[in-house]
Amino acid sequence: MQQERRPLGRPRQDHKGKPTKNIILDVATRLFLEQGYQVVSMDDVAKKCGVTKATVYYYYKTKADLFTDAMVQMMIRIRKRIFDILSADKPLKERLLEFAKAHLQATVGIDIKGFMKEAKNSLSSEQLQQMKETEDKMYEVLEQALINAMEKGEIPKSHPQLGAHSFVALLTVGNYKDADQHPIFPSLDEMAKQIVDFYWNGLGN
Amino acid sequence: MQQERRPLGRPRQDHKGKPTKNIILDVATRLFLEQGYQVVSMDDVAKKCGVTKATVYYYYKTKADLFTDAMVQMMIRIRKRIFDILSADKPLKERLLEFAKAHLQATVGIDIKGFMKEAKNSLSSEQLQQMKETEDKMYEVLEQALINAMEKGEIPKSHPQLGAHSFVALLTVGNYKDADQHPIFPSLDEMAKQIVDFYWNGLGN
Amino acid sequence: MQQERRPLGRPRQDHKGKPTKNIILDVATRLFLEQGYQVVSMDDVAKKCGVTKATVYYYYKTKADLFTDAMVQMMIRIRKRIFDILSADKPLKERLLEFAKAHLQATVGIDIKGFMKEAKNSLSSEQLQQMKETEDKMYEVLEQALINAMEKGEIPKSHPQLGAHSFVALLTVGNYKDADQHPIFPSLDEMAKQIVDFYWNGLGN
Amino acid sequence: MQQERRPLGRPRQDHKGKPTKNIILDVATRLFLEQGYQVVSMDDVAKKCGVTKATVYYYYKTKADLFTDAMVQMMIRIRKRIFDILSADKPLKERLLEFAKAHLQATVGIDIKGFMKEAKNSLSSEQLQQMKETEDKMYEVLEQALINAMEKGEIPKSHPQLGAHSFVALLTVGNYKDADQHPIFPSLDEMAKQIVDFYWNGLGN
DNA sequence: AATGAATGAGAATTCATTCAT
DNA sequence: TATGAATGAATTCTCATTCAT
Repeated sequence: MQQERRPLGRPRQDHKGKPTKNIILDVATRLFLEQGYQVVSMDDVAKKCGVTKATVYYYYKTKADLFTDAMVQMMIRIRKRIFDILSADKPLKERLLEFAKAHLQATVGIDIKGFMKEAKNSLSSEQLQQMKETEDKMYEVLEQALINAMEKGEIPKSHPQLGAHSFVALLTVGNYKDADQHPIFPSLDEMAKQIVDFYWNGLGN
Repeated sequence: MQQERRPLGRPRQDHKGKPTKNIILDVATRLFLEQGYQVVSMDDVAKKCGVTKATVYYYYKTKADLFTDAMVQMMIRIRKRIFDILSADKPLKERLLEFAKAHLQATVGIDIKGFMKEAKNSLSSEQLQQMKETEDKMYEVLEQALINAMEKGEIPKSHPQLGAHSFVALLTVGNYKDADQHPIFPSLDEMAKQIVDFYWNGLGN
Repeated sequence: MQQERRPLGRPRQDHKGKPTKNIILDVATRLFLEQGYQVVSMDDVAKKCGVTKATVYYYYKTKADLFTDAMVQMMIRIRKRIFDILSADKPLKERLLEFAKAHLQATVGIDIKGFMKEAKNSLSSEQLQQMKETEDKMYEVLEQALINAMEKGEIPKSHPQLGAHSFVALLTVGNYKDADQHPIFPSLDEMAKQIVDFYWNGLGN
Repeated sequence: MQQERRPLGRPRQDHKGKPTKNIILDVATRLFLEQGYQVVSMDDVAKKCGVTKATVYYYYKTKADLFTDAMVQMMIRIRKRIFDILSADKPLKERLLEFAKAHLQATVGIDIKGFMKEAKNSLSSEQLQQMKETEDKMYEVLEQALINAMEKGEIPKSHPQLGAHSFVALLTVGNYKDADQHPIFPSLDEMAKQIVDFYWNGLGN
């Protein structure tokens, strides 16, 4: 009697029947974020997905396409997350604090600039444009929240775009570690609080 | 009277008799900053220097060595520049404004983080450590200026490391351009002024 | 009636439909034996196979891998050949003579020692170990034949490992050519006979 | 008052005022024997000598020249040593035993064959010829000793060239180590005795 | 939908060799 | 006598990409 063949060893991550294209995109996103555009090879992506390179190419015509899609989708997700946090019915400062905490937790900074510089020569101008636009939309969510707060008189009127970018820039400080791997503040919560306080002053409150 | 001998044809990029090693380091620094570690090949560096790859290897055993040296020397130069600006006998806010203007002009952000991530896998831990330490020393100059200002009562006492990193982080905002290539403020001076104002508030003044 | 499609131009070296991997292994074996590990480049192998370097790397991750596989497979083949010759139902001396003739004909000495020394620094210890083990197994076949002969009283009892290695060592004499390219004996058969006679005496017969 | 400048650190190996050319030859010989022709670079030689590559080239026009000279000088030295041992006024078997012991001790086998194969493509035919001739002369010393012994009736008359080469070939067995690094006989003396006994039988005694 | 095989274009690195000083 | 600087040619290895199946 024929036994069911059972594959030996640890079965490769199942990904729960997610469509292959999604698996590839997710894996690629993670790898690109962790290691950068140039360092990650299509083969790396393929292997981590348990498929072959050719399969990756079946879904994405070029590495640049895969990268662009990965970054854009990621920014869209982040934008949603920001939007949700900032939509809550709470004082702005509290919402900003939550935003800060959420982002300091994410391993990934929203350091699009860096990624763009690295990939600049490899991406088509359409792709760069597309990424830029998605990035802008991300900032717009924060800008809008600031505008609303200004209108409600919650904060003094000032340049909302500057405000949005400043906030995100300040968040990067939270990821800093010195040569001995010590961050500026020992706990994430403390870090978030300090940054938001600083920012809040900066806004002129 | 014997004229100065002048070589015929396009003079081999003269670099004014600078020693080859320096030329290589300078060219490499520029290329790495513009394009990133992975993208720049040793051949690129060599060609821009008007020498062969082998010559580059004569002076630098590996690409990682060249990169590390380039980054370290650059950070040392920046540190000197910062030090000079901050040593002037003027109110802190004015010195910060000058600092801001100087750095917004430089093509180069002090975006070491990005470079380190990209090169992480290629550099030895000693090299990473060396870069980290040089980076730290850069920030220390700014920290010290803040500490002095706090002691003189020029600004409220607060966390100087946070202050230093925040300032540099805010400067990156000045390089932002949106999808249509518009910066946040049209002129560099305006940008610098706004950032410093924001920062000054953030410090609690 | 439609003819079999026949490709135009010089047919790509056909090698009788042998799988590419085998072609590469065979060609590599020959080249390594003829010229040594260091001298043979992956490009040499590729060209002789009518494929590109990248194809060679598709099948063998490194040159050391290719070399190890080539040597191991070769030793396995030799071992089989020795085994077949020594398994015949004839007096030992006759079998040894056949063995000797067979091996003097082969361009290849079983000079693993030399190969290992040359490649020592390039191979991983696992690879060296693997080669060593395969070499040992080769000698074991000869050893076993000697042991059997001792048990049957065909030759005096003595140290079989010494006997095995001595025989192979003596065979190398057959490849010697002096400065004028003269071998020690003009004919291969004579050479084999003399070596085996010498050896036979050495065994104490 | 000006102090004598004294170099810092460990003074580079002094080589006792031996002329530079000799130092280079000695170092080169050792390196080539240990690692093979291809693997040893002119820079390796230079560094081990404490001079620059250019200095090595000052004394030896090419690597092939250096190699040839190194090998030839070495073979001449070995030949002298063999000659001395074999000239003693003792029974041949004792002299052979001494020879065997001496050569099993030397790290270096007289494995000229291997070296020649490796360097074949790099040496000029004159160089190959020169090495071949020196090698032949080495064997002639042993041959002559066998001829003398035959004439004195110490051993049966047989083919002295075969005898000479067989002896040297058998000596290589002494360097064999199996996969577990065990030699065939634990002690060098035992090994030498067994080989000479075997050989002595082989000669027909 | 997925893949195995193949490749062209580079990339980093090495090295024998030359030459002006 | 010795060297520092420079190079051309090779070498190992990588990778995005293609294509027939």
